[in-house]
Amino acid sequence: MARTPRDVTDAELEVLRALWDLPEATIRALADRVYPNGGASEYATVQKLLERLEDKGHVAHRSEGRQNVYTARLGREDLVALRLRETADSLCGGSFTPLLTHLVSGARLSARELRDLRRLVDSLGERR
Amino acid sequence: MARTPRDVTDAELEVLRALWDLPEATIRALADRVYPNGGASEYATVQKLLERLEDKGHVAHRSEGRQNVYTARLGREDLVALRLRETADSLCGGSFTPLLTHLVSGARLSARELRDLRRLVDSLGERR
DNA sequence: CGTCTTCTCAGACGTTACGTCTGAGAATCT
DNA sequence: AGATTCTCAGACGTAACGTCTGAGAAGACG
Repeated sequence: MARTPRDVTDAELEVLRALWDLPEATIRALADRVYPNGGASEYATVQKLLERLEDKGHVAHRSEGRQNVYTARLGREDLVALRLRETADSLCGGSFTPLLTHLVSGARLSARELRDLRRLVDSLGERR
Repeated sequence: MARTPRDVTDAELEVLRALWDLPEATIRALADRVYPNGGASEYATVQKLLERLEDKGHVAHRSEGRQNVYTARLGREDLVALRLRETADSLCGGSFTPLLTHLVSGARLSARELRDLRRLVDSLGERR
């Protein structure tokens, strides 16, 4: 059994979150946000996490003047999609329907959520 | 950042899968299924994986005669639910709706799946 | 100019998870 | 009795992960 590394780890997610709030951010800005009043080592930690995120293709950077500006290539929705596909693949033979039926029947949706959902389904049905 | 162990790891899932197919199984039966023609060490591996799964509360065993019979306490659907909740919590502030809208709009559902889904939603709506 | 700060880049370190395996002892079979 | 098969407890190596250190380049500013 080979061990599969996680798509995004806990600490990496923290940085990603910061990047989602600050769409164009320097390492310092992210470090300040993730580790308020953190020192040089925390800065370096964020730096390393960004490097690993970049290796995975989840963030990109361009160098602007002297410093690097990072942007997220992986949005929150993308990560949601990724996670959903992972569970569908590993647990439902790749099909999304089990997830759907679980969510619809199991999760207790508010009346509002239910109405929105119905509207969404209806709009989808009509479109073809 | 504390590192959170995975709910079910890759190798553990393999054993769980076997347990889902063989609802009451001895270690040997599981080992034979997970590692066809595996020897003593593979047997011990399955044993250890079961032990860890039991620590997490995902399987239980009773001793039947000389040997232990294992059963899954965590079903496939439970694990699906767990995974869904995890992603909802870590990415959607605990709400399921983003998952739903993503699945409904993003995943390309077949006409049949769509019809089933609509029926499901409708039945839910009428019930209150 | 020289020093001080702030950045980047490269790599190391310690802990834990995870998959695997070994060994000892008890029970059962033949 | 001896071989087999089980259980239980623990060890081992590798990789992941979070963190940190050090060296060097580039501005800032007296």
